[in-house]
Amino acid sequence: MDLPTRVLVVDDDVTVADVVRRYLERAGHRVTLAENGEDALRRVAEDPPDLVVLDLMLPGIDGLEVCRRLRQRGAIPVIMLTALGEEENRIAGLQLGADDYVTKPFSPRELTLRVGSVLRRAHTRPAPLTPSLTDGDLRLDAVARKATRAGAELPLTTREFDLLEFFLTHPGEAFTREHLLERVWGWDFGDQSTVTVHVRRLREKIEKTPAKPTRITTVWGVGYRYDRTP
Amino acid sequence: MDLPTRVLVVDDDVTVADVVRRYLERAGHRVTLAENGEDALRRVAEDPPDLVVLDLMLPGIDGLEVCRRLRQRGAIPVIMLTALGEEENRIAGLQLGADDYVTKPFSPRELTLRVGSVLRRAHTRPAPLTPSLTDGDLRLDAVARKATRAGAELPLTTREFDLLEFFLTHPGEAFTREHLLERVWGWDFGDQSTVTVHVRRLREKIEKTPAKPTRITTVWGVGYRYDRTP
DNA sequence: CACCCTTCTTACGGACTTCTGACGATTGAG
DNA sequence: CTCAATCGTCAGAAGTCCGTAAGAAGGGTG
Repeated sequence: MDLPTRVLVVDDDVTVADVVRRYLERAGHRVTLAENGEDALRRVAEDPPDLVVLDLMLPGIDGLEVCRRLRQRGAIPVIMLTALGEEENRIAGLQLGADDYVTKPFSPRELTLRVGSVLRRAHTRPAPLTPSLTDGDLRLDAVARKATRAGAELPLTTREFDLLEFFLTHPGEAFTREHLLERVWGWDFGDQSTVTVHVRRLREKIEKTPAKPTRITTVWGVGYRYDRTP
Repeated sequence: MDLPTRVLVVDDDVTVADVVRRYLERAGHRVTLAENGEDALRRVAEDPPDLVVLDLMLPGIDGLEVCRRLRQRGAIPVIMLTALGEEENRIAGLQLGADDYVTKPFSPRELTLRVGSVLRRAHTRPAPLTPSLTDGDLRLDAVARKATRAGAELPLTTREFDLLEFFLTHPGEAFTREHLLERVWGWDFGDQSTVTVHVRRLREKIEKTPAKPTRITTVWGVGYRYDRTP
C-alpha cells in the first residue's frame, strides 16, 4: 500500500477530531479535518481522500446524508462514528454503504486498526470468477493462488500470477501495454516498460523457449496476446 | 425425559434471544444465552448444554462455522435459526450437521416443539462419528482437542489448535491474515502480526523444518495456505 | 543498406513483506 | 497469593519483489 493515505475526519467535536488525527497520523496517514457536512463535501470535491471517518451526528447536513452523497460520488470508503444507542441509525448507516462503523466511546487504537482494515479491503483483489484455469500443461488455481506446469509448481510472484491470470481469462485478444497496466496493475498511467519487463519474466517461467514465445506473443507496435496451445 | 434440559441460545439480537428464552423456560428447559460465536463456543467448552439453538447470522465467527465446530466437538444437537431467503445457507447448515432448522420469523411455539422433538430423537440416535482430521503423520482429534504427530502428543495451545483445525478443514486454499483473523479469531479488525506470530509458533510444532515449511506455506503478498502432504 | 522506432535483456536500489526474538499483560492453577 | 503458561504486540533483521533505467537487439520503412 502506497503511503501516506489521506484520511478526512469529519466531526464537530474538535477534541475528538484532534485525538483521532493524532493517532491516525502516528499510523502513517495524512489527515485533514472537517467540522460539518458542507465542509466535508466541499473538501471531498476539491481533493478526494482515500477514506472518510464520519461522525453520525453533525450540525447542518447530518452524517447519513453526507454518507449517501459520498456514495453517489464514487467509491470512497467510509467509517461511521456512532454514539451508543443509535442502533437503528447504525444499521441505516451500513445500509447506506458505510464500510464499517465504530461506536463511541471508542479506543483510538481500534479506529486506527479499522481504518487500516477498510483500506486494505478496498483494494483487495475480487474473488476469482474462474477458480481454475488451464492451457496445455499449464494450470492456474486462483483459490490456492498456485500455478503448476506439467505438475510441477511454478514459483510465480504476485504480479506474475495476476498477469497470467488475466491472460488466461482473455486468450486470443491483443492488449496494449497501457491496457494491461490498467487491467492488471490498476493504474491509470505509468511506465510501460513495467509491463514489458514483467512479460519477459513471466515468459521465462512459462515458455519452453522464452526467446521464441508461443504463449505470450508479441503483437508488434501494439502489445501482447495470449495464444492458447491447440 | 428427566428435566431440566439445558439449552444454549445463540443470537446477537437480544430481543429475539429473550423471547426464545422465555418460551423455552416455560417449556421446562434451563436456558443460557450467548451473543456471538466465540461466546457460544466458550460456553459449550465450559459446560456443554443438551442442545444449541443457533442463529445463522452472527458477528465474528458465523453460525455455519460455529455449527461445524460443535459437530467436531461431539454430539450436541443443533437447531439453526435462518432468515427467509437464506436457502443455500440453510442447506449448507443441514449438511454441516444441524439437526433441524427454523426460519425467521418463527412462532416461539414452533421452536419449542422442535426443540422437544430434536431432543427426543437425540436420545435414540447413535452419536455421530467424530471426524478426525489427519494429514501425513499429523492427527487432530477435534473431540478430545488433542493433536498427535507420529503418535506423540503435540502440546498445542488453544489458539494453535483452532488455527490448525481451520487449516486442516480448508486445505489448499490461500487466506489473507485478515481472513484468518475473521475466521479463526472471530475478529473483524485487528493487528495482522497476531496471525504471523501464531503461524510461526504453529510451524515450530508441526513442521519438520520450521524455517522451510511444507505444510503451512507462505503465499507472498497474500497470506498463508495449508498444503496437504501428498 | 541505413535509419528509426519498438522490443528485449540485464542490473540495481528501494520499498514492502515476512520472519524472528523478546516483552508485558492476562489468565488460570496450585 | 505465587507461579507458569499463553497471548497479543512490537521492533529490528532478513528476505523478496518491483519499477526504472540504459544499452543491445530486432523489425519496419524508405
